[in-house]
Amino acid sequence: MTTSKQPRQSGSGRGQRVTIADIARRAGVTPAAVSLAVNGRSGVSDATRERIMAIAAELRWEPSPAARALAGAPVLTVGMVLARPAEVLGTEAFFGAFVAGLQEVLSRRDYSLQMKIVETTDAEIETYRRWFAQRRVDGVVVVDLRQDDPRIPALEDLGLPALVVGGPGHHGSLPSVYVDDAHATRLLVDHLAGLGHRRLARVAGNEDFLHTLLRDRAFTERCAELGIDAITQDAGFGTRGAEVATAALLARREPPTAIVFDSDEMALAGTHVLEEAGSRIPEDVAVASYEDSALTRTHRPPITAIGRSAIEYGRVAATRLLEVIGASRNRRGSSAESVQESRAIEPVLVVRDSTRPEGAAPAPAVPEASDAGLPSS
Amino acid sequence: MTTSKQPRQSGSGRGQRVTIADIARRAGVTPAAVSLAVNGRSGVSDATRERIMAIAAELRWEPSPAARALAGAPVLTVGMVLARPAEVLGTEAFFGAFVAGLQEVLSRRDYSLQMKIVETTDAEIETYRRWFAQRRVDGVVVVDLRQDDPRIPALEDLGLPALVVGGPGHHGSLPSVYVDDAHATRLLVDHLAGLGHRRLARVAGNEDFLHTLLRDRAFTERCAELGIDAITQDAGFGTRGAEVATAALLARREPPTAIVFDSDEMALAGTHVLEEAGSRIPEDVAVASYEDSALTRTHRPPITAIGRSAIEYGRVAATRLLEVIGASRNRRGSSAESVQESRAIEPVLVVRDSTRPEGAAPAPAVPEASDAGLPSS
DNA sequence: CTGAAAGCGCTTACAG
DNA sequence: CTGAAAGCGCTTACAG
Repeated sequence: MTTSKQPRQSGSGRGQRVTIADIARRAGVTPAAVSLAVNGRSGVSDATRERIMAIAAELRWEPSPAARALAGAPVLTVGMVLARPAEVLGTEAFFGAFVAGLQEVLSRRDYSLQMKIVETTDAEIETYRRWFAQRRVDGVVVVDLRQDDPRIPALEDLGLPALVVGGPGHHGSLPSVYVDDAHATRLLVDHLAGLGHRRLARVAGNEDFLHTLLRDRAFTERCAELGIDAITQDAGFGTRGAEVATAALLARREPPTAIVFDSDEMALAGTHVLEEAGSRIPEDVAVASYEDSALTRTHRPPITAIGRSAIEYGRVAATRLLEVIGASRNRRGSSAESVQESRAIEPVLVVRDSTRPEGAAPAPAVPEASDAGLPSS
Repeated sequence: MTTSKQPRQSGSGRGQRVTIADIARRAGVTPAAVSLAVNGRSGVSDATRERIMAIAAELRWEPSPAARALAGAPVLTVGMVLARPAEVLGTEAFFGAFVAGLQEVLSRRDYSLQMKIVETTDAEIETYRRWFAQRRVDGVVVVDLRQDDPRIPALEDLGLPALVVGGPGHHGSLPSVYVDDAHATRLLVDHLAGLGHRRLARVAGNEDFLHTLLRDRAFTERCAELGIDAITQDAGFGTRGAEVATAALLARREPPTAIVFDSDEMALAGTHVLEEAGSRIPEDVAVASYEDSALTRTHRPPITAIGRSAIEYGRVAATRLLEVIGASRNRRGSSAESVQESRAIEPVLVVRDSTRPEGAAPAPAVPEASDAGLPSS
């Protein structure tokens, strides 16, 4: 339907809006009956329910979220606060895609996402406190999990339904979804070791983040198990750090023959440094990334990466949070167990030319499809 | 302050929340007086106002957005709906940064941003209709402006405050902010012509968008004025189209010596095709982009681009929308003129090595700073 | 299965 | 400058 053909709203907004009282009058019932009917609750006969619904549709009634919220119903909004410089949203491909995945699931359930960018973790916690006090959101999704994260006890205290993105561990009694970083690390190390590499380096992102620590640990452990050299080079935030770190690796007496970067952007930045130094990829040095995106796919050579689809990650997180919110509303002591349970997303390795010896056949294991559904156990 | 040290909320949310009635009781006034005081309106003496504010703070009172909205106050939320595949959010660096800019200004004014992703333009319009009917938002920002855009009359009909991102023109009576694409085009063409190029090509994005049309027109016109060849190659959405388009350009009897891409991602994709074909940049073919980002900066060679900072764009849009919302609340016939006025953002050209002849000195005109404030006339 | 009532927390005229 | 009241549009017990 073309909206320009729709009948104009009478009064153009100002003035009388349609309420359940109007519907009730027309249907010859009380407003309470209308409420029961439109919310699909028992208490009205099927016949009256249908009549009420028809009238509601005819009158183009829209429920008032404010009135519903004031009367105690859920506000149908979930929140997410980012304690990061605003630039990151634009820079890190992960966030955009993650948000898109969240939105997709939330929209379908008539929920909306409210976002806020703040400067510090204290400000983030204060935002949760206010959102909760104002009943602005039904729940929140928490990202950028850290060790001993102060947000966890704060949220536990508040009792605001929350889903933690990150783990395993360090999320207290809150439910979480996470990609198994130790597993991802093993996939990468094993792949490179299988190609004959004996000196691996990892260019590591922000060391405050839990996943950085988990990767550090797994990287060192796995390399030790396989009896190969492991170099971890800290790069901090952003592409600049990755460039410096890569240069530092090249300057070593014995440079690594393969480098794994913590993000797609870091991998690109590092690759450029390698190329400028005359290193060929993958002949002189193999390159892989913990983060997949359009960038790794489009690059020449295409870069081998862990395919945790950020969109799918967002979808899983949203689904999980809605479960948590639902459970917290129906808590008749029916157990919080199932709610607190965490969910792991299995990482898969997408092998591309940046680690593929010239002329080798494409690895058949994983199709190149950009958004193949990841298994969510 | 560390939040874990904060006193726990009594009752942990369930049960009694602090209301203006509580404050009124403690202060020995009526709830109405409290309302006036906390909202900074006249009607209470300074002494009582101060006393009330102190008590509110002490009781950690938080206003109820639902109650306020129900009583007719603004809901302090603006909406943005994207009728695009969810992937775009993650793929296009522009959107993430634009949203970050929006957030920054909105947060400061205690507004929040509500986003929704839909499939079609009709669904987008339907969303506006519902948001308006439900009083869910105080206003909306409209992106991806097209020619004869059906959203414009729909929003005009509704009377929902809206800010259009795009133009000039084609936004009806709604206010808009836009980057002057004709101007940007002239900057690019003049720069390349000044370097001696006589055969320019433009790899054009989605032709549905108004800015694509404006660029098409300006590109052809300017090249004609300068007496040089202009080739416009349509590429549609995404990187794949840019690759095909670039290959097509290379296959011409007389390939262009310079190519301008409609986005940073397209420029990268095209560049890779050029390099694979053995073209050196900028020696064999110069490359430039209408869109700047971390990608163009990090690439080797760094890519010349139009520096419309997406973050700044978002900031300007948010500021403008809040003005519009404010004006629509105070409309005492005080004129909608100042409200409808559009605002142009001046494009600047950031020259980098992708168009710079080997050995040439860096162009001094524009500093490389990533987020230098753009002049907003 | 239905009806009448109270209440959610605020704002806004309207009298004093 | 202050007080008492009505009303925003719902939902939720609580009687019939």
